[in-house]
Amino acid sequence: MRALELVRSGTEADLLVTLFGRCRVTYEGRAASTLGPGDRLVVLKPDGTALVHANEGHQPVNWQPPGSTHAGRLADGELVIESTRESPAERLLVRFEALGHAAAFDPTDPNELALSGTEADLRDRILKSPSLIEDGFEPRATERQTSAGAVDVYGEDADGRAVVLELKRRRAGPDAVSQLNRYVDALDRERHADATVRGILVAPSVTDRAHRLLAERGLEFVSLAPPDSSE
Amino acid sequence: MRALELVRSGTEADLLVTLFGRCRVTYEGRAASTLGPGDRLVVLKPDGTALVHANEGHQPVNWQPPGSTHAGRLADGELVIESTRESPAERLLVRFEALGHAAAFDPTDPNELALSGTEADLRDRILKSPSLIEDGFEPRATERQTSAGAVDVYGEDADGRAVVLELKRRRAGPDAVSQLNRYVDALDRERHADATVRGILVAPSVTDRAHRLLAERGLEFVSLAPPDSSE
DNA sequence: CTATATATGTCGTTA
DNA sequence: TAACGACGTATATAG
Repeated sequence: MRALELVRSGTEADLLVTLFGRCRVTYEGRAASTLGPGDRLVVLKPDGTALVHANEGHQPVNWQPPGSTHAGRLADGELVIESTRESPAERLLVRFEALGHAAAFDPTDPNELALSGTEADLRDRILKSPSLIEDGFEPRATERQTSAGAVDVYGEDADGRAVVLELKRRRAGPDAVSQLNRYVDALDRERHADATVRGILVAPSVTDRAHRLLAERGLEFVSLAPPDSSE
Repeated sequence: MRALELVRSGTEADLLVTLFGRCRVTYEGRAASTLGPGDRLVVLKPDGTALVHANEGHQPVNWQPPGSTHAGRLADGELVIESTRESPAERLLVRFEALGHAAAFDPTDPNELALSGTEADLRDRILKSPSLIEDGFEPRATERQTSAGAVDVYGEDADGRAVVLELKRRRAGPDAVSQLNRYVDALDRERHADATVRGILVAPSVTDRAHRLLAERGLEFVSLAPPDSSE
C-alpha cells in the first residue's frame, strides 16, 4: 500500500505527513475517547506531534503531543496509524477505512514567530512609564519570589509602601483577583512590617464579579492594556 | 493559477482545503504577529477556521477562529490567503512564495467524540457513591449558584454542616484552592448561619503549595480521581 | 522531571 | 452577547 510506505518513509525521514480519509479514532491516556467513522485530516509532524482534524473547530478532535512515536501498519487491509508516548502513557489509534489522500513534505522553517501584545509587553510598558500605574510608583523587581509564587511586578508607591502588580493582557476575572490576593497575603506574612502591602490588578478592564472581589479584599485596579504593535 | 481556483472553489463549496508551501504570515487582532518565510501547512475549514502549522508543536503557529471568512487572491503572482473576522476584528494573511501542494476534500463527519475521564465523570462517581468523600456525606445539589459562581457539588456532612466540593480531574494547584475559597467565602456570607461552610477540594492529588494554601484557609482535601473508562 | 502561570488560548454552558 | 470555568488544555520558564 502506497500510503503505508509514505507514512513509514515520511516519519523516518522527518517529513510532515498528511492523510485525509474516512477513519475511526480511539485514544487512551490521561482520559479516554472513541470517535466513530468520519472524514478527517491527519497530520504527523517530525517532532512526534499527531493531529486529527475534523471539519469543524480550531482544535483537533484528537491528537498526540510532541515527543510521541508514530507507526503505520496494515490491519485487514486498512491503514492504521498508531501514535504512542510514555509518561504519561498515551496511545492514539487512527484506523482508515477509506483513504482519499496521502502526502509528505519537507518542512524547513528557519523563522520564529514574533508576537506582540502579550503580558510581557504590558509589563515592559509599565517599567518604561511607571506613572501609568500612578504618580510616584517605582518598580523594584519583576518576578519577585514569594511563598505563593512569583509576582509580576513588585515596587513602591510615593509613600514608600510596598506594591504588588498582577498583570493581565485582557479583561480580568475572579481568578486574577485571587491570584493577586495570594501574593499580597504571602508578602504581608513574610514582610512582618507595619504597613500592609498594596495589591493592584492591572488589566484593560475587569468583570463585575472581579470588581466586587477586589473591593472585598481591599485590592485595587488600574486600567491599562498592552501597547499597540505600532507603539 | 490552479491553487487559487482550488481555494476559491473549495471554500465556496464548503470543502476542507490544505496548502503546503513556503510562506510568510502576518496576524493582527487581539495581538499582532509576523512570521518570516518557511514551509508550513495551511488548513482552511468550511466553518471558517484557518490553521497555519509549522513543523513542530501541537499548536498552530498562527490561526483564525471558526466563523472567519477566507479569501484567496494573487499578488505579484503569489497566492495570498486572507482570513478575517469581526468582533473582535482580526486578520490573518498568508503569502506563499512557493507552493508545493494544494488539495480540497469533502469532510462529512456524522460522529461526535465520546470522551471519558472528565470532571463530569468524577462528579457522577461522587453522586453515585457519596461515601467516597466521607461517611455520611450527602450531595444536595450540583452547580449550586453563589455570588461567586456555581459550586461543583453542594451537600451536607453527617453533622448537617454545609459542604462545598471543588472537583479537579487531575492534580490540583493553587488556583483550584482559591476557587474553592471563593465559593466558601461567598456561602459563609450568604448563609449567615452559625456553623461555617466546609470546603473540600477533590482531586487525585494536590501540589505542596496548594496543600499549604488549603491549611491556611481551613479547607480540606480528599484524594479521588475520575473512574477508568473500564469502570 | 514537577510546579506555576500565560495564552490571539478554545470550547461549552448559562444568564 | 458577556462571563465563567473546564480542558487529554499546550507552552514556556524556573527549580
